[in-house]
Amino acid sequence: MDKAERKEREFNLRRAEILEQAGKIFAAKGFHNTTVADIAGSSGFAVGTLYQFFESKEQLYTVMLTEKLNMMYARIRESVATEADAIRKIERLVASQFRFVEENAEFCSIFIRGDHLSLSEGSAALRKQMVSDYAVHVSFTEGVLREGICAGVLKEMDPQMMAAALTGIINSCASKWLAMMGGASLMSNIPFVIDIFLEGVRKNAQ
Amino acid sequence: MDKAERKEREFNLRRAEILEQAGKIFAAKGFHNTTVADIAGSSGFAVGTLYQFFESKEQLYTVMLTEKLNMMYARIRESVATEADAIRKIERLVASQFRFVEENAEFCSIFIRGDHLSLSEGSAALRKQMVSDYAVHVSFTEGVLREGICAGVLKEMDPQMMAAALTGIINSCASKWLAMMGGASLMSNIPFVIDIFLEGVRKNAQ
Amino acid sequence: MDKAERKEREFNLRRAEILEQAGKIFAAKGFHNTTVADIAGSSGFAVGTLYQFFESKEQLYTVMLTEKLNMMYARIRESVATEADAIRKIERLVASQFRFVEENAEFCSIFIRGDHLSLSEGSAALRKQMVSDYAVHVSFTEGVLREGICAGVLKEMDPQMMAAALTGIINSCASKWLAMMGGASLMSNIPFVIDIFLEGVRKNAQ
Amino acid sequence: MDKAERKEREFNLRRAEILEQAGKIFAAKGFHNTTVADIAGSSGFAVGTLYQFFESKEQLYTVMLTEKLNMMYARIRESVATEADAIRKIERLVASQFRFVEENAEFCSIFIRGDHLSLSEGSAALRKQMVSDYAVHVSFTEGVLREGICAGVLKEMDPQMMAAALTGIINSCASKWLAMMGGASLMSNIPFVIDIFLEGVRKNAQ
DNA sequence: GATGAATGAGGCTTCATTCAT
DNA sequence: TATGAATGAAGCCTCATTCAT
Repeated sequence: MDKAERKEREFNLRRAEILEQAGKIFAAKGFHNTTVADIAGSSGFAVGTLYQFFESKEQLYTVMLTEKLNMMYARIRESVATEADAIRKIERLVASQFRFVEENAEFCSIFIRGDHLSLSEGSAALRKQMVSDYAVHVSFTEGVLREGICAGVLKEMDPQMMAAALTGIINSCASKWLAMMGGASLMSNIPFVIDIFLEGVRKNAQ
Repeated sequence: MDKAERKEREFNLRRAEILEQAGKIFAAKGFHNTTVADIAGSSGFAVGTLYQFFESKEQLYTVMLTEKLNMMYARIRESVATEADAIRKIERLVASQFRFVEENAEFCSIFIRGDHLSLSEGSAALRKQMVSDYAVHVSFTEGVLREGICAGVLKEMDPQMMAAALTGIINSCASKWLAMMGGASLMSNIPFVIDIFLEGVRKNAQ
Repeated sequence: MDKAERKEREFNLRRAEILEQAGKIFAAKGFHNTTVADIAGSSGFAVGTLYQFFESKEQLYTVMLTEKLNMMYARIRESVATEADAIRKIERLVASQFRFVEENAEFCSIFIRGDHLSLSEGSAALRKQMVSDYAVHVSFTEGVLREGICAGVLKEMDPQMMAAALTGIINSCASKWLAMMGGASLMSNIPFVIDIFLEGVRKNAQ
Repeated sequence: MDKAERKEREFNLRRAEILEQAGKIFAAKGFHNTTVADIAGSSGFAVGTLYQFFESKEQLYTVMLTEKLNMMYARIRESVATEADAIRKIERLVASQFRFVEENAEFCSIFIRGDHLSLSEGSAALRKQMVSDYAVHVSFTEGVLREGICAGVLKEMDPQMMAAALTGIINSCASKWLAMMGGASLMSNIPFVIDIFLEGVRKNAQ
């Protein structure tokens, strides 16, 4: 019988709903200013019910963060993978990140607020996982840039440094957009980001 | 008599000592995981005494943040002001920011942990002040870049965007350095930052 | 049809299984540190199912206690009844109690831990039952001793006091054995208990 | 100045008051059915205040138990020490224990209820201390009996067994008295206890 | 002015019990 | 009838803030 299957689907739906609401509230108020009762209330469950899905407030927070981030990482990798040209890969990198930010503005504002990582010592394992996931993503970005160097279209610079610069520009634009939260689409900044990153801002002497 | 004067000097010394210690502890443990007793203990005062210098834990936190940041902003402006050449001004901007990070690594790690701004609604005024101070600093950066444009050495791009990119690169490098906290001096990255920002990473066709 | 009969037998088997497991867990962890889920888990039933056999956790606990104790009381009475001699009756009293302790060590350790009776006010009736059962048992012991007095083999003391002393010696030995849980059989202490109770510890002057 | 001294005296007074009240409530309702708020309320302090005197509810409980018990042990030892005759030492042992029970009836009923030892695993150290204190007391009792044997007034039996019997008789009488809580003084039972313990209950054949 | 003990609201978590399936 | 997910009351403990000394 597929009763178990339905059960599991139900379970995942509820879990997702909790994560969804938790994401919104954590983003709005920060980890410490959000109470478990807040999340229970807005996700339509009783407090005790949350503890059938997550071990603790911290675990709920970290799972929410980790799952969303991994979704973003996956999308970026996927988007970049379907492109062969090195320069276009960089464009895809920027574009997919910007798209994620636009589609998950609420969630992303957590990183502006930045209470990620101010967790207690208790959840060291969870934190390590996040740091490690991030490291993998950075490596991926470096890899893309390294390809560009090998292909002869990028300068022979330290790819770690290039990755840091690219990441910085992307994050800075995203933060700016999130802070203002109005006006033009973030995607419209892509050409600008690519242009600065590739060509710099100095006016070429004639 | 200058008794009042001595009093005030004493007062300011104590206050500074508290801010100093508070900065260290907040940086190490985050805002919410730091107790007022922690700060009292390590600054050598009684808990009650702190409340004669600061209205609340939040105010103490925000004042500490604001004063340090304004010190940084001031240094940057000062350093940039003594230079006439537009390109060199940008260098000074980067250099003075990097120097501040190196000299205040502990404090700056607050921004990686990022609990700045996860304050309660109560201290809206204090928060506004910080946001406003930051806006002034961004304007200043834009101003420097605008000068470069006017002087004809920078491309005629939106200075807001250029400022965002420059800020992003600087912050990203600083974060990377703070996260690793070892190896080469952050200052040694200046040429790289300037190079990427001005010239980009694309290899010039021969 | 005897369907109803089978039903009832089934019902009693399940009930007994639950009581059996509950006894083990309560003995091991105490009343308050044992959860209904613990008992459900180890008896192979769902939590909800337990509530078809017992009204509440407290009732389950008390029923378990009462049934076991009544079994013990019954065995003691039975064993004593088949003996005519007053002194031998006392021996049987001690022996059957010791045998029960040896055969139900886990259960009996509840009384060392002693959470019996730390029940809430809610179950006053259940508690009264236990106290009353115990009173009956004490009366029985007194009766045995009274017989000894009437038969002229025991001193003419208050049988209540004598019963208290005998009970105290028995319990103390049993507790000691349960606490150490190793070495010699508890039964091997019978002659000693009888000897002290009957003859005392003072050395007879020559 | 003796300000610190006064402070400490005050501290100890408050601490004692809390222990006093806690003893009453724990005795009346048991460990698990007593809330920290109960104790705070009846001792006239705020909940938080209790935590300046004791680390946790469990520690408060164990300290209360340990201090009272050690007081009892000390009194018994003291009372016995001032007597030379072996038989009289035993009398003193019984008498001082009975006196303590009479004077601390409320407290002692904890041991009838018996939630001592049903503490969580957390306070293993505290529990060990209690068990160890009890072992010392048992050794002391054995020692007294051993002296009697050496002096030739007690039979040459295993002193451990004799101690168990004596302890059992004492506890049983005390429990009986506590359970009824009325009527004659517990002390009036001393001659009886001594008589049974020394001479037994068998009627001497003429 | 300085102190630090007292306060008590509020947070996280547990678990006996219910009830829809 | 059996199930076990959902419930939410209640408990322990923390800590920013106050105030009597």
